[in-house]
Amino acid sequence: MEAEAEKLAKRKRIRDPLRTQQHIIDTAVEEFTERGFDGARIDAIAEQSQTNKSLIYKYFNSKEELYIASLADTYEKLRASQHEIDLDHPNPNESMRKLVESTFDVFANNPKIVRMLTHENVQNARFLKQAVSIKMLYTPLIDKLAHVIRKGQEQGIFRPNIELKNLYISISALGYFYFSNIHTLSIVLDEDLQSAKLVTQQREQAVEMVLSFLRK
Amino acid sequence: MEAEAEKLAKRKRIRDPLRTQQHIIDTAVEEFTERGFDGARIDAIAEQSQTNKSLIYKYFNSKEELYIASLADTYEKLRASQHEIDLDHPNPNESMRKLVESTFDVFANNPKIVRMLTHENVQNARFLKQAVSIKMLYTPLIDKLAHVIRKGQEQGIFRPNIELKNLYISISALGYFYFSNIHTLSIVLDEDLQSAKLVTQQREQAVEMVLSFLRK
Amino acid sequence: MEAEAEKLAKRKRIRDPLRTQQHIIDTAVEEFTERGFDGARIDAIAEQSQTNKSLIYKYFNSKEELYIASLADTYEKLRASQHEIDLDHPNPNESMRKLVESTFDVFANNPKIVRMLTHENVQNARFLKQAVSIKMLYTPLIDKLAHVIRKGQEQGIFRPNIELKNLYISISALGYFYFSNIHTLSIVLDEDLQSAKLVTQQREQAVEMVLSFLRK
Amino acid sequence: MEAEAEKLAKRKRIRDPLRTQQHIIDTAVEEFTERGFDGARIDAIAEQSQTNKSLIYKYFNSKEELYIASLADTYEKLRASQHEIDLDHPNPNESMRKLVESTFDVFANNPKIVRMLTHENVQNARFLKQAVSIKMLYTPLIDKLAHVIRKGQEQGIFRPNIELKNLYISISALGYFYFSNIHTLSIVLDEDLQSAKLVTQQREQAVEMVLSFLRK
DNA sequence: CATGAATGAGATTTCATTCAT
DNA sequence: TATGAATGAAATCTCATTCAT
Repeated sequence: MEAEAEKLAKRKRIRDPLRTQQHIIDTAVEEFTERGFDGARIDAIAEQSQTNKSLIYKYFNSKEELYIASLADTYEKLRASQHEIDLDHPNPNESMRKLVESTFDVFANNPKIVRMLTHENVQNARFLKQAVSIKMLYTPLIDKLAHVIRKGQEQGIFRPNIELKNLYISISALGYFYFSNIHTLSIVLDEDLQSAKLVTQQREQAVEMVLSFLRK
Repeated sequence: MEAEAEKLAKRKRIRDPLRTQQHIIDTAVEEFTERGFDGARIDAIAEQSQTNKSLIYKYFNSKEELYIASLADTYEKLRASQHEIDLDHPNPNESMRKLVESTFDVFANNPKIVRMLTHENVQNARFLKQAVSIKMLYTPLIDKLAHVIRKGQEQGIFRPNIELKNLYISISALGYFYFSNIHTLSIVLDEDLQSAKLVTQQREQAVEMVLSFLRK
Repeated sequence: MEAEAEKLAKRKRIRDPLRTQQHIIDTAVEEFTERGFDGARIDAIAEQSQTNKSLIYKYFNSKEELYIASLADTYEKLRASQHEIDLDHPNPNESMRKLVESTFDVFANNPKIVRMLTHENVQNARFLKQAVSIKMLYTPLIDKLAHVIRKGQEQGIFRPNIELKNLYISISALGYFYFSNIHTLSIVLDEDLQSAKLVTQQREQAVEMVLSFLRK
Repeated sequence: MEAEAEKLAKRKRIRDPLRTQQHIIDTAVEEFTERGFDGARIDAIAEQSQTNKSLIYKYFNSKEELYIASLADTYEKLRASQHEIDLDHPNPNESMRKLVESTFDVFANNPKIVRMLTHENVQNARFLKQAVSIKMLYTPLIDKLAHVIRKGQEQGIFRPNIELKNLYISISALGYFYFSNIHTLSIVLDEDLQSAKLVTQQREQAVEMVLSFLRK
C-alpha cells in the first residue's frame, strides 16, 4: 500500500522536470544541512529523492552547483520569512519587541536555515561568495529595523547613537546562537535547551535586553 | 638553506614522542578547524606536521580519535582562557563589564575555538557527546557570573529574577555569533566586520546591552 | 588484435550485472584459492576480472563478503559434484567402490575446492561458521553412504558396527589428503605425486582399504 | 607479582641471545600456525615474545626468514616425534597397529604441526621448497613402515604388492585429515569432532582399515 | 527524459622494515 | 645488545562523476 502510494507520488513527478528538480533540492537541503558539503553524499540524495545520480547531474552538473542551489533555496526562505514580519504598531517599543521576537522565531522554527548558514560560515562563505546572486542576500530586516529605530528616536524614547548594523547583529545573535549551539550548550550546561521553558525564557530575555539597551 | 633549517626543525622533534604527538595535534586542530571533520585530510596533517600517516595512526588509531584529541585540546584552551578572567572589583557593574569584555575577547582572539565549536554543533556534538571527559566541559565562567550577579543583587543595583543560564548564553551569543558568522555577515551587510572599528563597537554594545538589562 | 578481442569480451559482459558479478566471483575464487584470504588482493581481482575495485565493493561491500561469496560458490560446486554420484548397482561392493572412486575424483578434479576448504580449516572455519547458509552445507554423500552400508549389512556382506560419520571422514581423507598435501608430500617423498601412475595407485588403494575394512 | 615474575623471566633471557632467539621462534610458530604467513603480524610476534621488532630483524632479517625458521623448527619436532615411535614387537600386526596409532597420535597431539604443514601446502610449499635443508625433511617413519611390511610379508601374513609410498600417504591421511579439517567437518557433520569418543573411534577405525587392507 | 552500471581518482588504514639512541 | 620511534609502500575502501541503454 505504502509502496503503491510512493510509486504514485513518483509517477506524478515524472514528466514534470521542475517538480523533480525542486524535489531534488529539498532532499539536498536535508542532506547538506545534516552533514555539510563534504559530509553529504550524492548517493544519499539520489536515493532519498527517489531519483538517480544521473538525473541529478543532468540538472545540476556537479555537487557544488547542487549545493549552491540548495543554499540559494535556503536563503530565499530566510528572506521570505523576514518579509512576513509585520511591524505596524504606533509604539516603537512594541514594534521592536515584535521584531526581536520574530527574528528569534525564524531561527527557532527553521533549524535548517540555521544549519545551512553555519555550514557556510565555517567554510568561510566560499559558496556564498562566489555564487548566490547579490539581491538574494539583501535582507529586508535591516530596513525595518532602521525604520523602527528612527521612529523611536523621533519619539524621544530611544537613545541616540545607535549603530544599526551592530544592533542588527546583536539581535540576530541572541536568537541564532541559542539554536546554532544548542547541542554543545546542552551538554555544557547540562540542561535540555530544546525545552519550551528555556526557549521562552531566552526569547523574553532577548527582548528585554534589546529594549533596555534602546531605552533613553 | 631553507631545506637545511627545516631539517633541523625536524631533527629537534625527532625521538621526542610527546612533542611529536602535540605537534600532530596542533596541525590537526589547524586542519579540522579549517575544513571540518569530513573536509580534513590525514594526508595534509601528515605533511604539514612533517610526520607521516603511519605515525599518526600509531598515536591516534583513527581519524575520529585524532579529531577527538583535537577537540579536547581546543576545549582545554577555551577553559584555560576563561580561567584567566579576573573579576576582583568592588563594583559589580565593573566586574560585569569586565566579564562581558573578556568573554568577547576570548572569541575575538581564538578563532580556532570558535570554528571548532561550530563544527561540533553542526554535527550535533557527536564527538563531544561520546568522548571529551566531563570535567573538561565544566566552564568556570558560569560560576563567576553567578558570583557577580549575586553581589549586584545584594547591593541592590541589579534586578532580581535573572535566569543565570540564559544570561550566560546571551553573553556568549553577543561575542560568539559576531565571529562565527563573520563571513556571511560581512557579505550580507557589505561591510568588513574584521575592522577594528566595528569589532570595538560590537564589544561596547554587548557590554551596554548586558548592563542595561541588569540595571534595576 | 588481442586488444580488440579483449575489448569485445569486455563489451559482452558490460551492462549485464549478474554476469559481471559471477565473473568477479570466479576471479575471486581463483585468487582466494591461490593465496588465501590474507594473501589475496582486491586489486588483482579487479584487474583479472577486468572490472574495477569500486564495482567489486558495490556488489560485495567488503573483502570479507567477497570471500564468503566465493566460499559459498565453491561449496555449491562441491555439493553439486557429490550430487552427480550415481550408485545404482545391485552389488553393495560395487556401489561402495564407485562411491570411494567418485569421492576421490571430486578432489582430484577440483583442486580449487580442496584449497578453499583447506583455507577455511586453517582459519578455524571462521567464515563458514558465520555465513554460508546451512542447507548449503548439507552433504548428500553421507546419505548415499548410509544407504549402501545398510544394503551391504542386510545382504550380510558388510560387517556390523560401522560408525557412519567416521567412515565418511576416512573415505574423504583418503582422497582429500593426497591432493591437499601434494606439495609437501612430493618433496618429502621425492616423487611427483601429480603423475597419473601414483594417482591411480592411490585411488585403487583407497578403494581396497575401504572394501577390506567393510568385508565381514 | 605477576609483572614481577615476568620481568624476571625477561631478565633471565637477557644476554642470552640463543634463548631469546628460541623464544622468538616459539612465539612466531604460534602466530604463523594461527594465521599463516600473510595473516601473521611481526608486531604481534614482537609483543607476545616480549622483545621488539628491531631485535627480530636483527636475528632473522625478514618475515620470510623468520617463517622459514619457524617451519624448520616445526619439521624438526615432527621428525623427532616420529623418531620416538618404537616398533619392536615380534608380531607385525601389532607393530603396524602401533605405527598407525602413533602416527595418528602425532597429529592428535600436535595441532601446530598440522596447521603449519597445511599452511605450507596451501602455498604450494613455497618456503619448504626453497629453504628447509633436505635432511630435515627425511622422515624416519617410512623406513620403519618398510621394515614392518617386509616382516609381515616374510611371515606370510601381509599381502604382496604393497605400494609403500601410497600406504605411507594413506596412513598419514587417516590421522592428518581428521585434525586438519576438524573445523569444517564439525560444522558439516554437526558433531564435535574434538570429543574423545569420536577421536578414539577414528583412531581405531584407521587401525582396522590398514590392518584389514594388509591382511593376506 | 530516465535509469542503473561502470569508472578512476583519491581517501583512510595497515604493516614490514629501518633509524637513532 | 636492546629498544621504541619513525617511515614508505601498498592495502582496503569511498565517492563524485560518466557511460550505455
